[in-house]
Amino acid sequence: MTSQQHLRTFLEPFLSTSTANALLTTAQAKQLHCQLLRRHGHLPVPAVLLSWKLLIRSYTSHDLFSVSLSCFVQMRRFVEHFNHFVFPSVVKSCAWWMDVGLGECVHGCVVKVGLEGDLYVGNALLSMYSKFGVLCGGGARQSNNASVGMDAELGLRRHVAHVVREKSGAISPSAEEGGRSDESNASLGLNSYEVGRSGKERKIVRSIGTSWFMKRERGNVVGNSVRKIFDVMPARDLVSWNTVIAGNVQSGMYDEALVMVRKMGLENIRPDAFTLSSMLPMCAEYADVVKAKEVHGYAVRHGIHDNVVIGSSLIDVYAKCTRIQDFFSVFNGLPRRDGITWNSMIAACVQNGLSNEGFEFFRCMVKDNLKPGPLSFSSIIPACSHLTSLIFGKQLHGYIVRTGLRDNVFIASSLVDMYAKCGKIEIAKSIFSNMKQHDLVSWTAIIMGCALHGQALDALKLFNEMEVSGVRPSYVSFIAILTACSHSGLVEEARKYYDRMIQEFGITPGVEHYAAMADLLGRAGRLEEAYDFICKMPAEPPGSLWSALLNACRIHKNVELAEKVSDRILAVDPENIGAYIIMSNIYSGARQYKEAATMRVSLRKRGFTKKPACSWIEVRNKLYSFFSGDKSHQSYEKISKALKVLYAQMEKIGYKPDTNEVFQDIEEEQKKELLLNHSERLAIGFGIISTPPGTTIRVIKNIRICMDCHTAIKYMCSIVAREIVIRDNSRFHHFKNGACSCGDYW
DNA sequence: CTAGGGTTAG
Repeated sequence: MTSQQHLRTFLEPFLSTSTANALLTTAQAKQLHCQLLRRHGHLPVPAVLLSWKLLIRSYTSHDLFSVSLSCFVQMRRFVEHFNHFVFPSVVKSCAWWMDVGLGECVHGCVVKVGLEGDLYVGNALLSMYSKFGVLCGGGARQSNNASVGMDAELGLRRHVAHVVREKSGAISPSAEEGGRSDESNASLGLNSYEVGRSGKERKIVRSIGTSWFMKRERGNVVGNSVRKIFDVMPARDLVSWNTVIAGNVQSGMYDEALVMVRKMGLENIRPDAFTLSSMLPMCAEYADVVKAKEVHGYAVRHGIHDNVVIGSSLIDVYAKCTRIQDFFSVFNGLPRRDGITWNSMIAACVQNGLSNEGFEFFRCMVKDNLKPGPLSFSSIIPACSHLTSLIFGKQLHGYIVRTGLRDNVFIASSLVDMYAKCGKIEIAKSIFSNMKQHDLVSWTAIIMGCALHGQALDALKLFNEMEVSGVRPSYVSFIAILTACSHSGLVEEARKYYDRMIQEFGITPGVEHYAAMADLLGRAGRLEEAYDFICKMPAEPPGSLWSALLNACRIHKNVELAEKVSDRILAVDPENIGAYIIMSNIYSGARQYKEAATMRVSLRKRGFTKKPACSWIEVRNKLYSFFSGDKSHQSYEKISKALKVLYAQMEKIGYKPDTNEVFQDIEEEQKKELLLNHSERLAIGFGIISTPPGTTIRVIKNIRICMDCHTAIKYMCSIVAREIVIRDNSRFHHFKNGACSCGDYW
């Protein structure tokens, strides 16, 4: 038999078609692997070479990177000279393990065999060192000494541990073959694994390192390696360019990436789908619509706009640029969708406030027989927070626990936020404390949760713990802690944090920080101070900032300052409806009914009408909404009757309606009537008559609850012996035993 | 041998 025939006979069972680019299934590979080891000495060299190559490539393409690597090691025990086609796969496996030491060994081997000029091998090495660059700190490019200087032996041991884990998980060759697992392990040569025999290859890399690309000072190891390999490559193709560009993007070196794209054009190499899909995330990060449109246009002109990867990236960029129309049309134009496309779409909707659409896409994804992954969950849960839909949130939480995803930091953080926003601060806290690792976002989420629930002391404690644990507070963390102080009137604490933010952390305060401070000072009655504080803002303060102060003027009945403030609001934002309404209310509160009327008239002239306040409540998984004074509600009669009985009892124990906050020039009796029909009372009334005793009643109100309602609810809950949780647009109020968690701090 | 998506924001 000739060696060609021999080769055919041996490989026949494993290959259905041509041998050139074929890949084996995992099972086939395992079989071939065992036979190869058994009959190695009896096979002709070409058959052996082809088999090893086939095995290594197949293992790699099935993500069995460790098996692929140990295969390489085994091969080197038997074969002196080998085909260069094995290297790309081997290098890819090293990259996947982020094993720098191992990668260097293999690189040394490449050099020793004299294959460093090969295009494919070179591209694979480029890609590998790019990935290591991300490991070494990306843009900062700090050296990760543990990995860079890692001993080959250490890499080896770590590797073997990985192999064992990989084997016990995804694949089980012994089970598929019905063989014994011991033998299978032995046949895979796991116990005799060694790459850099006597460290020889490593030395080669080291010695060429100084002159070639291995400058390891200042941690520039990887950036330089990639650069150098690229520069000295005898031949470069589109893949080489794409790899380097992607590497730059992933390390946050956007300018370098753009320069490369331009250079590439100068060398007459046309960007393709891979190039574009590396460029789009840059546009996304800078929310640069102009550049995104440019790339999109290029894709259309070159007929690659319906590529799934480009499609997903385009959806993402347009989402980050709040171009809702654009990302919908990209999505609708895609001929094919994969898991990532759906995730991008879910995230795109949720990030742009389209929570219901987000849910719709989530459901479509499941209907499309795609399993939602960790990214799907961390994208959709914020939609529950936004809709305050505890029921959806709980369902998702259950699913997450069942799929074993609860330890994902992204998901856990979004769950913490969701439970806090849905009024379940205790659950939020317990999820938080059960997290194995806390990062900046999860700390911030729980601090914000405490802030929303008026638990300022817990917020302060957590902020301190965060600092102790070495997490550096960010812009957002300070918004959270200032909000916490603001909701509990901790003026001095807030000032302390505000100053620390600027001096210690070098964070420039933004509108949100000013707003929190202004709100705090205003509520504490230090109106002039708040006014001065806002005036100190370097840029022209936006209307929203003044609105907080205007609201404080209303609470503290300071007409004079209110006029000053509203003038400033209308100067920057003449369309600010809220300002007219609050002003009108402030005037009527001061019995200046003429001025109040003027305000309302100018509102009407502009064609604005006041939207009635709305509250909603979830009962038995259904959402009910109530408008103030809406007598047409299906249950209005029943609710009204129940509330009347309740009010009678409340008055007996001391409730007196306080009509001060009814800002209309009408009779006292009418004022009382209006108060009694506030939307949250209707909602609570509905909650009382439609849920069993002992149930907590949760109501969301879209505007701030007034003082009289606050007082009334305290009486209510003490009579019906229920817990009542209300969220108005800034915070949660927990009513229990006739008291409120906010301590009546306004 | 090269590519895309996620959490916190009074």
